[in-house]
Amino acid sequence: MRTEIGAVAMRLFLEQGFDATTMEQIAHEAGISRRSLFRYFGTKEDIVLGNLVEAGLAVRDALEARPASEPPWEALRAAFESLALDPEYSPERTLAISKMLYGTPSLRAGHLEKQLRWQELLVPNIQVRLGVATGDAPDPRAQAIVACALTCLAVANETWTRCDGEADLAQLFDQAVAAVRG
Amino acid sequence: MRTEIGAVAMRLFLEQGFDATTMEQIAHEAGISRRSLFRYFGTKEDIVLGNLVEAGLAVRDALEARPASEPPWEALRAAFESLALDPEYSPERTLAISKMLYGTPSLRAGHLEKQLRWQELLVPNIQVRLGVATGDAPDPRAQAIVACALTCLAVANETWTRCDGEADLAQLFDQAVAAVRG
DNA sequence: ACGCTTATGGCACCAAGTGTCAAGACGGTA
DNA sequence: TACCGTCTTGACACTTGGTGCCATAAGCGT
Repeated sequence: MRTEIGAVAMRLFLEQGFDATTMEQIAHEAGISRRSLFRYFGTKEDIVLGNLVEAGLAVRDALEARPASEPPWEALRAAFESLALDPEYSPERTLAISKMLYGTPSLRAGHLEKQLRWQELLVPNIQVRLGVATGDAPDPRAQAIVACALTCLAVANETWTRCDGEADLAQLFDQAVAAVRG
Repeated sequence: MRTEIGAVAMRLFLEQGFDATTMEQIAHEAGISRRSLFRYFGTKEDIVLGNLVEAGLAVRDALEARPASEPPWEALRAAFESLALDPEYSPERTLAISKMLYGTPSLRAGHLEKQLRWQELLVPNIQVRLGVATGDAPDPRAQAIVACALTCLAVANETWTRCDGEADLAQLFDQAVAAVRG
């Protein structure tokens, strides 16, 4: 049900833009009331960004599946790469969504926040790899590593989107990391 | 005038929280109409985040004042450090604002966006330092470096805020960079 | 058939923004 | 002083995202 509504909404978003699509229109198109739509998705942004938090969980799982002896950057790279294998999204669709994401201010902000949530998800594992006890106070070093890895991924993603998906995402990521750590 | 209104608004924000303060209340307290308030600040977030884009310009100027031969990371570090010398904000006030920033979702998002604008501001200079011609297509390597430096600054800032300003910000930044590039 | 829970819809409401228009304030000119 | 164009301000209406509240079903076990 949620999935179906989300599909309707995404179609409208891609057709006529995020801001130009009202919640009322989505509700009408999906055959439910506005109030019910807000029950399925608490926020308009949630419709677009909801799947991204699930993706974050997948990345975390992939990260935890890597051998504990693997250094942080390699493990993170491998975890990110597993994301690209997800057959859920076709490249064209991903590209269309990405363009909308970068072109809509409110979505861009939400997208950035997603990065923060991914960060919280991944830090504990990296903390272990650094040999730090997993206390309640997160280690700034682990946070810095995860945050910068995500930043490199974001830069790679933006470059990939800008050139209409012509380049190889993994390669762009490696270039970004090399520039930062070189 | 804008400054005065901003001061009134910031006082209310810090007293009773960002979300709990309505634009109407700010307008009333500042002795102007709600409509005029929206003319001074197009968005509620702008009241809080407006000064931050000015700070971005200051960082850019400080970066461009560094010798061209200085490597990117050192130049960025020095540029960031010049920000801490600004006597505009007392530590307590900065701490209070930071806590509000991290504690309010919508502000956190805007804060992240500020980082993107800083990135755009600083990339051209770093691009020059890397020996790349300043064309219209930004170099992904320069973007990655600037973005990660800003990310390290953000991590340092968050850690600094979390420990109530006890630690030294510059030192936290250096630790973050060391963890990432080490 | 009786209750219980849960999803749904309708309604009123709040607050952030935006467009529009009329009324003043200000400065230059005759 | 009187006149005129420009800019600022305020008032009003309106759209839209989001929330609280309550009535109404729909399902289900007894």
